[in-house]
Order: sequence, then C-alpha cells, then structure tokens
Amino acid sequence: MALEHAILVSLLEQPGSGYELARRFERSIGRFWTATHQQIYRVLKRMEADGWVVAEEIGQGGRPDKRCYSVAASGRAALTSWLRAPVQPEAVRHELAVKIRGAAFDDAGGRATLIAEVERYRVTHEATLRRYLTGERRDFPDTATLDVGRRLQHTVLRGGIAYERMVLDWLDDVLDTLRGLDR
Amino acid sequence: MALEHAILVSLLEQPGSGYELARRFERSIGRFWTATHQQIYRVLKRMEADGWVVAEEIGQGGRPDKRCYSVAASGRAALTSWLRAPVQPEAVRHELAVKIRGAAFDDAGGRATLIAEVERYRVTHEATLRRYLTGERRDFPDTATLDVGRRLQHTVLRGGIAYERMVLDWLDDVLDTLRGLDR
DNA sequence: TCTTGCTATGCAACGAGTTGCATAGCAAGA
DNA sequence: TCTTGCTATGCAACTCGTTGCATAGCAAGA
Repeated sequence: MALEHAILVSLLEQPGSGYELARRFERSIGRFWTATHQQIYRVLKRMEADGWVVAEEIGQGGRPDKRCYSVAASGRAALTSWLRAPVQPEAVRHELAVKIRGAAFDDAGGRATLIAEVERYRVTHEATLRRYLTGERRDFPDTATLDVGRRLQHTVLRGGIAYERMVLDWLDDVLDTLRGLDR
Repeated sequence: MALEHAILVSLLEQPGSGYELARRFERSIGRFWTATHQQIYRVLKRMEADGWVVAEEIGQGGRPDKRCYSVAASGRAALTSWLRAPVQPEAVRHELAVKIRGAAFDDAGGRATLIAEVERYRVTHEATLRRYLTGERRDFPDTATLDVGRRLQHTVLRGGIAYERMVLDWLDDVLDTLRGLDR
C-alpha cells in the first residue's frame, strides 16, 4: 500500500507521465523503492479515480497521447497523513544470505560456482556505488546552499552510498570465508 | 519462488514442524528472509506434494498432531540447482527513505513528528544490533574451531551486524539533517 | 531497406504475500 | 476461577508484484 506514496513524492518533486515515472524508478526513487511500469500505470489509474492525481492529456502527433500527472489537493493530504504515521519495520529479503547458508549443503564445485556469482554480484554493487558518487558530485556540489528538498534528497543518497560501501566490505568478508572453506 | 529455498536450508540445518520454522523465521533466518506462519504452512504443503520434503506425524496426546518435516533427496537436488543459479538483484523497499524525501512537502510540525518516528525506529535497530552481538558471543565464541555450516552462519550474522551499524550511523545523519531544517 | 531500439500505454494471468479469523487443549498466574 | 498466553495448524479473501504479451509510430544505424 505504499507505492502510491512513493509516486506522490516523485510527482511533487516533478510532475510527469507514467513512462517518465517508470524511468525515475529505475534511476532515482528506485534506489529505495522498485516498481515496474505495469505496476505504476495500474496504480496511477487508481490514484486518478480516487482524485489523488490529475492528468493532462498531451497529444504528440501520431504517437499515443502522453498523460502528464500532477498531485491534487486530496493526494497531498493523503501523503501528509501517511508521512505522519508510524514507519513500518522493513521486510528483509536477502537471497544471497540464504545461498551462503545453503552453501554448507553443497560440495566444493557448487561453492566455486557461488564464489563466481558473488564476484559478479560485487561488480554490480561497485558500479552502483560509482554511479551514486558521480551523481553526488553532479547534483550536490555545494552542500551549504541547498534548499530543503535537495538537502533531504542528499541525505537519502548518502544512505545509499553507505549501504553500498557496507555491502562491498561484507562481500569481501564473504569471499574470504568461502575461499577458506575448500583450501 | 524463493521461500521454498529458505525453508530447505532451515530444514537441512535442523528438521522441524511448520510452527518451529515460523519461530526460526522470527529469529534466525528471518533476519534476511521474512515469512509468516500462514505462508510457511502453505509452502510446506506444496513442497510435500512435490516430494521435496517428507513429514513425520507426531501425536502429542490431545493437542493437534505435530508434523515434523525433513528434506527429501529431490528437495536437496532442487536446492543445489538453485544455489548454483545466478543471484537475483535485490528488490529494495525502504519506506523511511520515501518519507524522508516526502518531508520536503510537509511543514515543520510534520517534520517534528517524523523526527520522533526516526528516533523510535533508531531504538529498534539499536536493540537488533545488541541482539546480534549477544548471539554472536553466545554462538560463535571460538572462531578457529567452527565447522563449515557454523562458519557460513557467522558470516551472514556479521553481515547483519554491519548492516545495523550502517543503519544507525545513517539515522544519526538523518536526524542531524531533519533537525537542521527547522532551526 | 531492414532491423533494432526508443517513447508511450496497456491487458491478462499468475504467483507471492498479508490480514483476519478459527480451532483446541494445556499451563501459569491473578 | 478466570483470563491470558503458548503450542500447533489451517482456511478464505484480498492486495501486491511479476511476467508475458500487444500496439504503434518514429529515429538511427547497418
């Protein structure tokens, strides 16, 4: 029941179409709330029916019309009351941790495969960290002069950076452990 | 499609009933894969129908029978092939991050409420970290003499500890930022 | 020219996860 | 004695999320 709220925040930061939202979820918002375009379109429909957002039809000659959404008063009210409600505890789903414990029940060959997978996984997290750091330099060059919204965005990004650094350190630990088992 | 595999790992570490599994998911496994008892019972039924696990009925005089599950050969084979398959990228869902960015669209009163929420949230993560550290001292006192399974369990626990420490540091950062906005 | 890929939206079917409720006996404490 | 809480399992209804597919025109490069 929270994709609505992520969409409201994104639309308040910048109105846009379902397609544009889907791309933002791949980049910015999707760092901490993933969603596919099908999900976004479906939820936008419901939000429009509930009067949380309003759409402006934009014809584009030939192509399907683009529906540019922005937040209505009742959507903003819904967001406010959600913002003030208690934070729910996270539902953790960490597949890799399950696989690592499962590695006790595989043989050395299987563990070698897992080591290769962890290395690949590590590369993607390295790339994510680099992307975050590049974005930080680009979007938040001067910390002193930021408005409220930008300061909050920067704090969330710092959280992403801290997370990626922690993951990379832990993956090194995991690789050491896995390599130590069959040697 | 992955709760099955978390259950297989847990049953290989120690056979048990649906109820016992549910309690393990609250404590140990649930640190990185949450599941309710309803989900676990339903999936166990399916796994039994597929021949992945076998149940031993244990009458207990009066109470409903306890069904003690253990992993069958085909379940173990299914786990092995899953262990060797590529690790899926995590689907991140971090409600608090959405609320922090949303705080730009609330007033000082709303942000004060959020600060109180973040403080409460921080207390729960402090408690989690303490629980992990206590468990580490209890279950892994002597690192040198551990078998394969225990070493892997310890590595996963170290990941949990690193995660909680990172979260606590970040929450301090978040609190500083939020408090700085309306002062 | 042909193919690939991008913008832009959407349906249908399925699988995963949540919530509320129900049963039922035993044990411990107020 | 009465209530609360634990062990132990489960159904039904619902919402959330994923996967596969479909349309349709334009732009860029092989």
